[in-house]
Amino acid sequence: MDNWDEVRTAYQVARMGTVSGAADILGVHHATVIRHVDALEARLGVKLFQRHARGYTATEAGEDLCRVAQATDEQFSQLAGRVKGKGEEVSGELVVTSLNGLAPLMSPTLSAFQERYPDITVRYLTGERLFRLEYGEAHVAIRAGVAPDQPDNVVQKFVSQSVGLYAAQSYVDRHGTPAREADYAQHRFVGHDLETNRAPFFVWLNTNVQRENVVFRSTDNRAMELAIRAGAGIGFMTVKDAESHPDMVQIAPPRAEWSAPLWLVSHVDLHRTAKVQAFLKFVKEQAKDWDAA
Amino acid sequence: MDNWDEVRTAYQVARMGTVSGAADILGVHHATVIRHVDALEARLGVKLFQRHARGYTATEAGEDLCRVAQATDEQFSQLAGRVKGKGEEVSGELVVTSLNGLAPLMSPTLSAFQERYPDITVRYLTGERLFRLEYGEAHVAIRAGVAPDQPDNVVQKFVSQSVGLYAAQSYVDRHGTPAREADYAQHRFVGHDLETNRAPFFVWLNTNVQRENVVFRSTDNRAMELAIRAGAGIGFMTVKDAESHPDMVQIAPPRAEWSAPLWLVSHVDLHRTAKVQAFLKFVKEQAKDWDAA
DNA sequence: TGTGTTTGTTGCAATTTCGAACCAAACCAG
DNA sequence: CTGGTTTGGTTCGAAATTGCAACAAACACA
Repeated sequence: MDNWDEVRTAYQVARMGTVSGAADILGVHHATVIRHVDALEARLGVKLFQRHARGYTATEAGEDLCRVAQATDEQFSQLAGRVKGKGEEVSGELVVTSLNGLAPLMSPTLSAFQERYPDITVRYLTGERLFRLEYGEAHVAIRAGVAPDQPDNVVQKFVSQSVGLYAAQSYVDRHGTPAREADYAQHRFVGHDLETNRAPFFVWLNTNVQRENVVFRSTDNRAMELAIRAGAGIGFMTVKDAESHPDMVQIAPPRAEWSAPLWLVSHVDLHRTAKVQAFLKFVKEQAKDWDAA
Repeated sequence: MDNWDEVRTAYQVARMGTVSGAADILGVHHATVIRHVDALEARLGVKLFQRHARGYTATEAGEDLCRVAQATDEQFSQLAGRVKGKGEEVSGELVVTSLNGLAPLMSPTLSAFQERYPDITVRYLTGERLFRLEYGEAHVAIRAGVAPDQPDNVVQKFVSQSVGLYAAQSYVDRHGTPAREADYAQHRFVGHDLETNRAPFFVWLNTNVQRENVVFRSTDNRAMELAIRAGAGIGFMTVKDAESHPDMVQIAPPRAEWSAPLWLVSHVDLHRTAKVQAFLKFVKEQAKDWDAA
């Protein structure tokens, strides 16, 4: 059963009883209607209509088709209503992705967003691997570091978190605090395991601190944060994070060169939808009282 | 929601995940698939697919459409199966129409036909008004009299019932039997109320018997038969009818000029269908042991 | 009985749609 | 990292569909 349009045409003919009436509703010419019906009958090998001078009367087969097509028409109408609305209303799933490290930042925001739009189901996907917007894996991504420049992505500057050097009180008690940068050679640091990591503060660490002084290395931000708090060494934390732990001692105040800019990224196809727009607006509102650099 | 074909195209894209795959199944060029999807999205105002280098991924709206379209596809497939079969198998309704007078002849035949093809529902429409084949009111008509010559109708000679002049025993007891045609002037007759009736035996009656001798007139064949049997006068009956009533006395043997030829008429569109063919064959078989002239 | 309207049908021209070829990007395998 | 494969995207000429107009038949109404 190819060519669903011919079914639709035949349905209107059955409903109206005349070719002309069907043509009016369908917005096509009479001749087109006749040709559709003829083609459909030829393909099915069955007469669908009894032709007479006052119009077309459906045969049994035609009435059968009419019933099925009517159900289809209703289904499609409902579908159109649902789908059109879906573009305007803020409902369904909102899939947000980011790297692990941003979870403490995003979780409260996502929670508040869900509360603001109860019809939304929030899915927050995190992981070391980047969930890809271009495959439809997520609606919005929060990316850190250099400004992403993928063709189909809409990138907006979000916030730059102020990052400083901190150590736990227990570390300071044992090793003291470096007064100058030159003293860093006598201290222990917590850093990323991979030297290739391009986070600005890690780049700085690689160039300004001997690799052998980085005694605790991990690929996991959470593990690094816990290591710093446990006194394993001096490491980078956001000001906000550090302030929430009174045990932390600031070794060096935040610098612009350390700050990790965050980017809001959405796929161009979804960026204009009400759902994504609502989220972007909401999250930027929320971020106003976050650290800015 | 115009253009159901675009829905069908989008459905296959959602199912396959790629434009190329959908194009293969649909048997069209992949450019066509892209155009259909673009047009559908434009009309709905919603992105149905996330485009990326490895194919198309359905959005929420796209998945919704996919579900509806799948149901439609299944419905249409079933419909095609039903409708194609309907041309071959003998089932559904068989609508037969004739004038009132033929009811005693047809009823047993129709009953036997229904028994032979249990899937058939027989509808036997009788009445003074002619149910019209060209409007699809009936599949087969049994017509009497002159050979119908309508353009879209297939007409076959059926049987010619032998018609004779009969009277009830009670009438003969009181009035005797006319020896010659000249004696008809002294007898009472049963005939049709309308002189314009074109049945051959009534035409003969009008020319050969004085109108005032036709003392019982009716427009209903059944009423006339009952009148003859009640002794109201001499009248025409089929040989078969008369023989089934031992009370009847034959006044004149059947003549060719009295015989009422019957015609089997079917609409050209339905004549080739298995159902109509089965009925025509069956009814002609049954008629072999009827009166023939 | 005749005229006007409604209906379907057919031939021809215009528009739309479709398809082949080509391009670009991304993935995969060696 | 380089060539081959698969994917979507675009363009232009060709084919199919469509619309138009004229025609024919039948009905309705006067």
